[in-house]
Amino acid sequence: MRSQADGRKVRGERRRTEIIEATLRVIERDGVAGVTHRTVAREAGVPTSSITYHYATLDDLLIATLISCARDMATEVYWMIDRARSREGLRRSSDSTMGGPSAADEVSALLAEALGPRRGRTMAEYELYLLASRRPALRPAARRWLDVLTSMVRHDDEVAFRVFLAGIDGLLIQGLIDDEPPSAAELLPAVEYLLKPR
Amino acid sequence: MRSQADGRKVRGERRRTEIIEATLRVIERDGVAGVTHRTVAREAGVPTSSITYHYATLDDLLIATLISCARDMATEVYWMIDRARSREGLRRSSDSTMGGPSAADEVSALLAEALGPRRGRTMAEYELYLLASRRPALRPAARRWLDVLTSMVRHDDEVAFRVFLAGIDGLLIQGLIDDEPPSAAELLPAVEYLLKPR
DNA sequence: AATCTACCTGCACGATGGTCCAGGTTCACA
DNA sequence: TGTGAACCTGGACCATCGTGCAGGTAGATT
Repeated sequence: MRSQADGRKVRGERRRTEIIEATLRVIERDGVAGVTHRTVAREAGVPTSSITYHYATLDDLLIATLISCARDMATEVYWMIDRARSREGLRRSSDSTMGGPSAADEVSALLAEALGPRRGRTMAEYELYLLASRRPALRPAARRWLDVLTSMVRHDDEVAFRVFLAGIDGLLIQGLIDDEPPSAAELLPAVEYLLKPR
Repeated sequence: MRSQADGRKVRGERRRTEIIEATLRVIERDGVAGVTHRTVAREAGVPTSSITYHYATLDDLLIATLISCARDMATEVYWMIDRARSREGLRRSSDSTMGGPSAADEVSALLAEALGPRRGRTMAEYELYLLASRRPALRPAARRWLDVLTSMVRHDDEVAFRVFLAGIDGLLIQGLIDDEPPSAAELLPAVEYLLKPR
């Protein structure tokens, strides 16, 4: 009855997600330019025509990848903000200098990680993001993670939060063209300045 | 004698710059993915093999385009900063509210222009910029305009200026995925917040 | 005039790309 | 067990790509 149909569907979905994950790996390694039916198929270990079967066109595949990627990004940044906030709250309540990492420390560490070990992933995300600016079909997916983030801040903070996110974006993009990824310590001053209240 | 040889060389250089300009137009229209020997040749109105003759490989062509583009960007942002500064100086010296656009107005207008009429150009710049993060050969060219800009600020401003540039980058990139390019008025609050001194 | 050299181009080759489709397999259901 | 629909795949078609090269041209040199 249901279990069979679900098993069928689950298996179909599983292959789809495998393809998506393979696509993301290809983008991380070779960029969006390296995404072809054949490279993705080889990466996923599935026949070439399986890609065209599940995703009619390459654009569909990229859209699906971007959506999946956006979800990951949103949840990730969500937790980053959450942690930064609780630290900030702690810091304010206990007034002055105390042990433990500050919000700026936390954010700097995450940026350093995004530019170091997770560099490929960061590049992939911005490539997809930029691709969205060229193809309207991708824009809703690209906007989603921004919307998710902005929807969870108080309204009187909206501008400050938007500038904060813009600053993060800028620091990441500028960090991507460094030969050596910047350390958290090098990023700290900029992040501190960015977080400093007006 | 010299004049003849120079005339020859000038003509050669002229064709080269024509190819570069055509490449930039192609990137503005179709993105880096649309750059092929043939598309660029058609855009420039030259035979296909002329591209391979002047630029051994496509990478060389992209590098040359990025260098040319970086020079334009640097000079452009230079004047933006220059104007913003003089406005700021004027504003500080005459203390409070007065007629004329503020620095934030000026910057917002430029951002709105970059996201509106010059949208294609802005996309092209960021695509090249992101491409540089993947190909080390392009990085020096991509870093140049950042270096030019950071070299012309006083040292005690360095962090603030870097954050300012990062914020600009972020606002531009986020603005690129809007269906309707944001107006200067919409951008103004964020720019004002970004410019607000700590 | 003869020659040389740098400059340029048409053309074709091999590789790779997206896309399509006829046919095979699996599985719920009658 | 038969049947139909959903699922999947090997293989081929045609377009386009990067690249190399034989050959052509125009100005410089002798």
